[in-house]
Amino acid sequence: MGILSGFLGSTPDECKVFIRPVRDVIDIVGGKWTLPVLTALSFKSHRFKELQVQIEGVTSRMLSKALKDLELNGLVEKEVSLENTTIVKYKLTSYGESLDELLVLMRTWGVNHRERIMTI
Amino acid sequence: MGILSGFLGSTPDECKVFIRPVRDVIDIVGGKWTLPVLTALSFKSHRFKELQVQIEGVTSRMLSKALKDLELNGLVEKEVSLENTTIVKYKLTSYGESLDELLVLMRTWGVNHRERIMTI
DNA sequence: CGGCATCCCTAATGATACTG
DNA sequence: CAGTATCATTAGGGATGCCG
Repeated sequence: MGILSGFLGSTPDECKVFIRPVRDVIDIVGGKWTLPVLTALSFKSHRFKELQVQIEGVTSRMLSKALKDLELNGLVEKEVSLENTTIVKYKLTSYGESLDELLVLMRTWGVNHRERIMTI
Repeated sequence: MGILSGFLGSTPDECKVFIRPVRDVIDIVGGKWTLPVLTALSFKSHRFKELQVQIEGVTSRMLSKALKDLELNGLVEKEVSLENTTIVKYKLTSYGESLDELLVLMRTWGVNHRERIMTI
């Protein structure tokens, strides 16, 4: 048994199977603009332009890509106004909210790690 | 308050502060070979060559880099034999084991996500 | 054996301009 | 406003060879 007892199975071969879904998560939330978008949307729904203003440094190209990826993964949904189709709103889905627990744990570990690294 | 209630603070400005440690985690475990190395070492300590054999496709350059990064972050430690300095062993530190809970949660979310994506 | 140095390639990101 | 298209740049990673 591996030392990462929860993570590891009983054989090295199984490791690959365990790694894959973890990679998936990294691929989903690891993009440069993914977390800024998610946190902005968790605060409240936003229009494209609003997001671009709020997320410092993002270009329309990258914002568009990030939103599209998040939408494909079901974490964010797009809502086009029926009266005025130039008004588009992005919102976090309830599924997107399910990332919360994970992000909190990542953050906790990260905060602790920063302290640790600084003091060494 | 944001919808990611645990993750978000009360203002958008605070988001950046919350994001940074999460990014740290992604930067640490998000490298292409990081997880393979960690899981291999969680199984048991390994010599450089052993790791290279066990981790399919990794070059000595990339393995070296991954190990160095993990060592810098205190997750892995290197042990050079006193009698024979050509014998080097890498092992997971107890701090490295602290990643377990996080990796398990990531994996759980990732497994669920795969199922979800496939069935849609 | 345990790496490092060098060169090369691709994917990711950025800058800028443009459009329905 | 909400993007797309095109071009330029950069970072991550791979191939190969060499060294103590």
